[in-house]
Order: sequence, then C-alpha cells, then structure tokens
Amino acid sequence: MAEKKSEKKSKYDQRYKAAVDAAAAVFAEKSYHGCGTTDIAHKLNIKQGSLYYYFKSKEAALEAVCLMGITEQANFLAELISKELSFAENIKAITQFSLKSLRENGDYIVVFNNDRKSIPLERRGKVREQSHNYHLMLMDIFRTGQEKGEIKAELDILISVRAYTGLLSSASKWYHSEPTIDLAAVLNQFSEMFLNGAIK
Amino acid sequence: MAEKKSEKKSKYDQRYKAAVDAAAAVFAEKSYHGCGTTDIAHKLNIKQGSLYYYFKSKEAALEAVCLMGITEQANFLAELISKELSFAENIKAITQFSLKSLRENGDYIVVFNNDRKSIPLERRGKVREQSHNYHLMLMDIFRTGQEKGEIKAELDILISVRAYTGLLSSASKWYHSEPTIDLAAVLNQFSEMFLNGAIK
DNA sequence: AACTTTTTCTATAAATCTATAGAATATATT
DNA sequence: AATATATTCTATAGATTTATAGAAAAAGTT
Repeated sequence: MAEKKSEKKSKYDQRYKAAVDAAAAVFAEKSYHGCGTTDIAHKLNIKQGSLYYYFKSKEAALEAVCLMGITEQANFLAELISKELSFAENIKAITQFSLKSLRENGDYIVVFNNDRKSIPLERRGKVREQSHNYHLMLMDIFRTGQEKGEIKAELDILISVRAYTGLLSSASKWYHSEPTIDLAAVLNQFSEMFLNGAIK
Repeated sequence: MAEKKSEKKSKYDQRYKAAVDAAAAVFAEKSYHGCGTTDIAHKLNIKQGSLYYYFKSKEAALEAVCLMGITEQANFLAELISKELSFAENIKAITQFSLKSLRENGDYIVVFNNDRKSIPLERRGKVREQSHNYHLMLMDIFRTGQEKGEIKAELDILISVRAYTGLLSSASKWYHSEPTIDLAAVLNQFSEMFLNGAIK
C-alpha cells in the first residue's frame, strides 16, 4: 500500500515534470510573453484548459522553470566551494558544468536568463534568493582568488564576475543552434581565454 | 519654400524619431511581447490609436528599433576596419564604442539583443543582413589578427568572436542598473581581461 | 462490479490587444 | 479669413488569451 501510494504520487510527479519541461521548451523558443498556454498544452498532448491541473497559472509555470534552472547551478557552486580548489580549477569546473547543463537542460537556463524578470514581483522571491546566492558564491570564489594572488590585483572583482557570467550566459544564445561545435573545444577555449586572454 | 518644406518634413521626422525612441524604451523594459501599443503611445503622450500614424504595425516599430541598433554598430565596424589598426587596438576601440552606445542608445541595443527574433520572417531581411554583416566584419578582424600572429594560434576564431560578442552583449544586462560603475573602468577591464586574461 | 479518485475535456466568461475608420483638432498655406 | 494638410482622438471590430467550472473519461481500490 505504501508502495502503491508512492507509485501513484510518482505518476503525478512524472507528469508534472513533463509539464515543466514542456513549459521550459516553449518559453525558451518563443519567450514567456510570446507564447500561449495553448502552446505548452499542445507540447504535452493535452488541451489548454487541462494545463491548469498542474499549474495554478502561467506565471507559476514560469516560476517553476526559472527556479529549477538557477537552483541546479547554485547547488553545484555550493558543492564546489566546499572543495577549496584553486581559482583556475574553479573556473574550469564552473565552465564545464555550465556548458554541460546547457546541453542537457538548455531550456531551463535560457528561460532563467531571458524571462526571469517576467515573474511578477510577489512570486519572485525564491528565484531572486537563489540567484542572489549564486552571485554571492561566485563573488566569493573571485575574492578568494584575488586574495590568494591568483587573480590580477588591479581587476575589480564585481566587473570580473559580471564579465564571466556574461560569457557563460551568452553561450546559451548560440550553443543550441550550432551542434557542429564541440563541447570540449568550447570549454577549453572559454577557460583559456578568460584565464589567460586572447593575445600572446 | 524649400526651407518650409524641409522644416515640415523634419517636424514629422522628429516626431517619428520620438516614436521609435519610445518604442525602444518600452520594448527594452517590458520586451516586445510583454508590452502593448498602449505603453508606447502613453510614453509619447498620445493615444493608442494615434500610434498608427507613425507605424504601420507594432512589428514595424520593432523592425525600426532593431535596424537602428545594429546599423550603428555595423557602420562603426566598417569605418574601423578601413583604419587597419592592430588587433588589440581594434578590440579597445570596439569595446569603447559599444559601451558608449550602451550608455547613449542602450534601449536600441537591448532590444536588438533580446527581441530581434520576434520580427516576423518576412520583415527580418534588413536586420539579418546588417547583423550578418557585423558578424563577418568581426570575424575578419579576428582572422586578420590571428594571421598577423597577434591572437594565439590555437584559438578557434568563431568561438573567440562569439565569446567577445557575448561579453559585450552581456554588459547590456547590468550596466543600466548599476550607475555606480564607471564606464572607463569597465572599458579598461573588459579589454584587459579579454586580451590578457584574468590571472597572473 | 460498484465506487472513489485522478486526470483530461468542453465550453465559456472576462480581459486584453492590434488595427482601422472617420471625426476632431491643430498647423500651415494661399 | 478661407482652405488645405498634418496630426491626434474616439470608438470599435475582431482576434486572442488566461483562467474557471462542471462534465466526461481513465485509472485505481475494495
């Protein structure tokens, strides 16, 4: 009976996850305001009205997608920090994880990057918290790197963090449409360029 | 009479420019699909229906904004190339011009970056042409830089260009909300990081 | 098989949004 | 001043969208 209950629950959960996936895919392709709930329902093979069995509102779907996108990244950062690696190793690890996430959960990251501002203020709390947290952890990694003398002393840490996150998030714009480009090549070059620069 | 005619024409042109500015501001703030024509009209201090005296459609307004955003950048690149500077000088000049444009015409660039995909296919021609052109010119600058031995030989040019444009376009996400940060500081650090890297 | 719960469907209310047409007002010209 | 032109307004048609309510169907339970 406990087994049956958990099976039942997991059936709903599976379907709920499929709904969030569908929302992520549609939001990523057309943007939150650029799509209708019909599009999401169609991708799930159900009718528009049925979607509200899983989401209280379209906004709730957006929140779920964004939260999942940033939470995965934040959790990874927290784990990474506990390992106390060098700055260069941290950058390589973060770049690798980000690009792998882009390939496996690209829609979530794209939606977080592009549409998180469309979450209404009263619902934005959790997403803001996670992304603020992510930012703080990155700042921490950079600050530590500079204190240890790994990062050039003259660099402003905030600008550096912004530049690095910008580099990563920009990858989400083209990575998906260029399957030719090899993941490892991008990874190596991003890390190399960011750490050591483009010129000799 | 010729003077009066041109004055008249320029009155319409002034107002048309104000309309495009208003559209850019609203699109940048709420995104193309996230706003209504009412928002644009309100910013212009006219009623919603009056907007159609200046734009045939909302989509036409979007096209005008995007085209202006990318054209300015493309024109600058074309001029720059004719000067035949070194790679490092080119990067500094492009970074400087981009950040200056961001400050002065930020809305146009934000809209081009975020919403150009919302231009319907049949209207996208001119914008695509200009942005393809921009990409080709950047590729050219990087290729030349590598041939002259300024860029590390092992770097893939396409990935480098993507990384650099990503760095620039990401600035449009935060520069606006952080008036504390000095333009010159960002400029120097962006160029420095991209050229020489973050670590010692 | 009868019953309960879960999931999906149909139909629709209510709000919103783009675009148009024709009236009204302002501005320029003769 | 009378007339023409340019600009804005009002009102609205028509399409679309989100969300809800209650019926129907599917799945699970006893």
